[in-house]
Amino acid sequence: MTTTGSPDPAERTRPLRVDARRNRARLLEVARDTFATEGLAVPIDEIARRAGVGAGTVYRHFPTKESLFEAILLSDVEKLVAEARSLVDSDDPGGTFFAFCTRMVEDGATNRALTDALTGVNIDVEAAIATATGDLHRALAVLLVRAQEAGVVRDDVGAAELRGLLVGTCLAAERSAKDTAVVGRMVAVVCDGLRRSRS
Amino acid sequence: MTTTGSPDPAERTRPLRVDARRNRARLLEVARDTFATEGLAVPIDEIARRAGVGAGTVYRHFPTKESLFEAILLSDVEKLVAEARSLVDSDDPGGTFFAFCTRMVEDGATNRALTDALTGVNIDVEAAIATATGDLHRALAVLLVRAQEAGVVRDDVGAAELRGLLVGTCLAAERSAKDTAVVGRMVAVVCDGLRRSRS
Amino acid sequence: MTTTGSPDPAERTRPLRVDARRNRARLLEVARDTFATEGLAVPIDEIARRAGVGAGTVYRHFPTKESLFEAILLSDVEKLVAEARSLVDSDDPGGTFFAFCTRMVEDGATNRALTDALTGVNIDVEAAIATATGDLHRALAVLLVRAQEAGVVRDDVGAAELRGLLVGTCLAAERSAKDTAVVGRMVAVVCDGLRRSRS
Amino acid sequence: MTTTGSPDPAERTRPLRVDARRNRARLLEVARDTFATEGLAVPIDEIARRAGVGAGTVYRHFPTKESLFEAILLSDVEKLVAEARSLVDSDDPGGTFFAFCTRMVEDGATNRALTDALTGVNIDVEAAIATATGDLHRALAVLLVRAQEAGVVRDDVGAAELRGLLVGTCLAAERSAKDTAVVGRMVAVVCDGLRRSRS
DNA sequence: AATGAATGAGGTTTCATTCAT
DNA sequence: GATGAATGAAACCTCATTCAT
Repeated sequence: MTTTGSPDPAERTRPLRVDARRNRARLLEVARDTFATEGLAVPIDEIARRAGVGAGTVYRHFPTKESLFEAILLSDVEKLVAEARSLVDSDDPGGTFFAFCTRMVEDGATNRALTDALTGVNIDVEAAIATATGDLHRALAVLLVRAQEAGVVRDDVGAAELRGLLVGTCLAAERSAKDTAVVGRMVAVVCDGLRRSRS
Repeated sequence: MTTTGSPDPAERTRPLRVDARRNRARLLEVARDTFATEGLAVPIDEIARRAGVGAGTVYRHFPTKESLFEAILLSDVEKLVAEARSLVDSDDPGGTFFAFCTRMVEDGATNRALTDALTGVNIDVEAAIATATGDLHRALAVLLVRAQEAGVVRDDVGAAELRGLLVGTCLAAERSAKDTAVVGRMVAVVCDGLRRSRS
Repeated sequence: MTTTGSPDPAERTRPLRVDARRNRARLLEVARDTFATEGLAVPIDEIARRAGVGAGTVYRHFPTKESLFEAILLSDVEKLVAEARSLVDSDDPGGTFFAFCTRMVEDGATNRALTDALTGVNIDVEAAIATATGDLHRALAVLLVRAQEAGVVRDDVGAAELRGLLVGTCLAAERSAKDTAVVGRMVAVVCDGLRRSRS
Repeated sequence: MTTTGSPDPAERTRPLRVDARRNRARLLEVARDTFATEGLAVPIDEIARRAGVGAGTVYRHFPTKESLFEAILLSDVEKLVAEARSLVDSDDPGGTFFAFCTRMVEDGATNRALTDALTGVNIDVEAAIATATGDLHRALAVLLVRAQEAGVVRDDVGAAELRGLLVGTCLAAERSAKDTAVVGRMVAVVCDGLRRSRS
């Protein structure tokens, strides 16, 4: 017999089958788009329909609507964290910092779910997300401190303020996502506000 | 202006009876609190219960859950608009402008319903918010232009950018919870970003 | 205002409206029949349909399928208890005892739910049912003891055995309910077995 | 008899492969335990998991959940029938008869699935049980007639009554739980009731 | 032959809205 | 006008069964 007979669902030893992995990825992608477009109120059946699978398949991969949403957040945040970490050793901390902020808002402007991740509200945060969010916060803090040490960013803001400003701008950007020029000017205002006073 | 938030689109000839008016006011108040605390997902029955009336009474005053939410937004915005208009003739357009921005964010910071609304939970907000935003937009525009004419605010932002920044900061503040010091510094950053460059 | 505004659903002060009471009674009746005929697997929608009401109405009266089942048990057991108690002062304890046993099995033969009540299994018993079941057990015990004191029933059986035998016979009777002659002979066997040995 | 419990109605030309046969036996065993413990509502997936096989394997052996349950009943009854047949030539038909009755109740006392089955939970039992009962009925009839011919059992009961009493007592025993002393006295009452009157 | 992912009908339950009282 | 019971569409989720791997 080839089966290990492992009774505990907690230990997912074997990787998913190829087709299952494909479905899972597709579901994540479709759900991200759908949530971003239609908001969280969209029924699971609709997501299943758009992904071309049965509703049961969604529930096989994500036992709860909430858990699906969490998975999206997780994957988004992990991407951001990776990006932030790769910028830590930049030669131009100030430029890097503002570029990252701009980038984040632009990403967030088309992705409603992302903004939620940055605050960790909206739904009870699971351990996995909590960890990821913590990572993001730390990564942001590092970028911020570097930029402050380089004398480019004012010293009276901390990671909390930065996070709030980015989240807020993302949220606002989402609302007026169609007009990228407006979003651009909003980001410019925030970045200027963050700059060290030229006194 | 023809929109008055009255439930019946037909001409309301007689004014509401005294008790009916009291009920309407109480409902608005209770609904605002409840939405702000519990989010938009709270059932109408719960609001009726808290207001001490039957569900039917809610529907007599507001033909739709959405219209109830609309009325709340409307009344909130009307208050803001009134405030903004009263500041139009200020002697200190710059100070007035920044004070108003700060005030708006602080007010908006404790309203869970707005978050839900902008996240698309349970109600189609576009429609609900449409009437309300027009007024606010115009009122903000007046304050902004005055401050720009006074040379205090940079000229490359318009009412759209301003509204986005303020709404965004409200949302972020609301989420990042109770730390008013953090919120204060966030507002400060935005205000500084809005200031005309001293170059 | 006429409303008391009582916020706690636990205190149901005012009696149900007339139509609501009618619906509740009808629902209980229909559900009892349906459960007895089709078993517990029948969907709530089917019960609603048979009662001529919407599914929501069922849930207004009984917030759970389980609670509906419980209500049925409760009403059945209460009827039995009343009957048993009314027989306590009989002049002929032996005859009364056997008559009651026969009656119970005959009732139970057409009512699947009843038999469950006698054991208190099948679903987690709520306090209300527990009380009622306790009452029934005590009432049975009284009848049994009287019949034993009258020298008609053997002394080596207690209320527990009696209950078991009645439940078992009910269950068996349900299965072959169509042939009342068979049921009659089954009851006769049990009653004879319960009789004091004519040694 | 044509019914053998083989899953495939088509002629099974080759015997099952060794591992397949092992799987089938293991499945029956696991399913019996699981149904007995958890009731008929347990999902097939759970049984597959406990047996250490995939769900598909269950369906290869038993084309329906119902047919799996049928097979279990069948195998249980076959054991009983075999036992009954082996007792046919006993020198002590009376003692043998009562011993068999006692044995049957004790065996049946720990089987939750039977309760569910007779309560109509999740499976249409009439069909499942139909094939099984015929055999048991005939086997019981033989034992009964022998005991009646030996003058030990009353003549006014037939196989139908006997089966009803035994099944009923099983069910009651199963529900009234673990107290074997109570069960013993219940059986004693039934047996005494079955005895020929010493009038 | 075995696996386990996919299916999708169907179950329970909620709640915005209507309507009899 | 107010009440709260009734409605029924639709949400979430389960699981018997099928089928690609």
